[in-house]
Amino acid sequence: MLEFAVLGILHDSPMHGYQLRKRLRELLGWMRAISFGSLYPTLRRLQRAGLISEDLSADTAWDGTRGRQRRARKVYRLTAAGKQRFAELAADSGPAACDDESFGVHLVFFARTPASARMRILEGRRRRVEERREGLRCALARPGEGIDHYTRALQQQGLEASEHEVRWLNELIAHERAEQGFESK
Amino acid sequence: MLEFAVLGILHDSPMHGYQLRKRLRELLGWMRAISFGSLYPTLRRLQRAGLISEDLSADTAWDGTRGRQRRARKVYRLTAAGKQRFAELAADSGPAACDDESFGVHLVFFARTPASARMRILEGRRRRVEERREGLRCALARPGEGIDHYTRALQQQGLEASEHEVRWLNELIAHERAEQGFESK
DNA sequence: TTCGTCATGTAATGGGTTACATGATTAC
DNA sequence: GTAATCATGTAACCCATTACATGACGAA
Repeated sequence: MLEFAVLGILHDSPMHGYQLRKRLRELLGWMRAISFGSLYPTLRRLQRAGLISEDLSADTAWDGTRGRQRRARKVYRLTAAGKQRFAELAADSGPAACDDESFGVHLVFFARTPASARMRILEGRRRRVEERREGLRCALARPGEGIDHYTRALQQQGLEASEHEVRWLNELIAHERAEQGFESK
Repeated sequence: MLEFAVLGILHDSPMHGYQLRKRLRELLGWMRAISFGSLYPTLRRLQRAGLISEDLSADTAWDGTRGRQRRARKVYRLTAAGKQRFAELAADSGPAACDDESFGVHLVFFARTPASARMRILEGRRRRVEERREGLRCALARPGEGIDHYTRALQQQGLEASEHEVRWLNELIAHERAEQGFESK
């Protein structure tokens, strides 16, 4: 998850750790802010795996106006292997990709995801949410013993949220199809 | 989290592990199904901590009709210390209690949570969701570079979900207040 | 001079997962 | 007889967190 997000962000442009984290919260910060304690080890791991390269920033090491030295920053950039790995992860439309969090990350990088994979992911996510929706409909239909009104309220809210998300996904899917149709003309 | 959920369920009635897991998914399964690999170690831990007691089921060890022996099941029940611990956890309205998952678990056990704590938790959750909502409104207001239409769609969906949840929380809070007013008459 | 933010990292811990191992009971 | 479900557990692992440690730079 973090690996995928990091590769996705570096796909756009090289960046150093601190900057990366800011971009991370800008893009998916409202889902979760990630901590340095997991970011830096991840960067090191990716570097060791040859997916990103690390070099001390040359361009910003010196402040041109005053010739003062800034703290050296490590700038990470995607390698060819990293691009390939990103492509693999982005195209993965398995069950794991349909989790709340994971789906969000995938969607953020849709611009760099092939159209066919986008479709599979959207449909996989829709199926997932539909299942949750059906489960909740079922639970609400038969009252079941030991389910108090608070729990029912929570289930009701979950049901409405699911219904809303399915509608949203339907729109996205329709939009995708329209674009694909347009492109293949 | 698991600890809290287990204590909450055993608060109602003693149960063995397998049964506990079913109840767990019945109550909050649509958020996440927990695995035995984490349930059993948790039960052991709680037992060692003196929060639950474990005894081999006497009532079901023998099938009365045929005198056949079932596999011995360990039935867990809440101890006095366990009840106290549950009360502590249930009354905790700190930031951790306002997370998506944690809030759901708290709500499910609201029937065994004092009214004042219920109020604090609901308001804490509302504030949390309002913050997310404001963050998203802000993000959507200023387009920001490098935010494509997929990301924006996700943010828009997040915003609508937040707005919906705030309305839902407002209803719950109003309902709580009405009940409290009624009771104190 | 002190506070906030930039910047990078380590260590200990937590809270879960999957996969594996075992075996009885029930329904077809 | 064979598959599903009941029932309990262990071991290896994963991915993240918090707390800690360090230090430079800019602004008040």
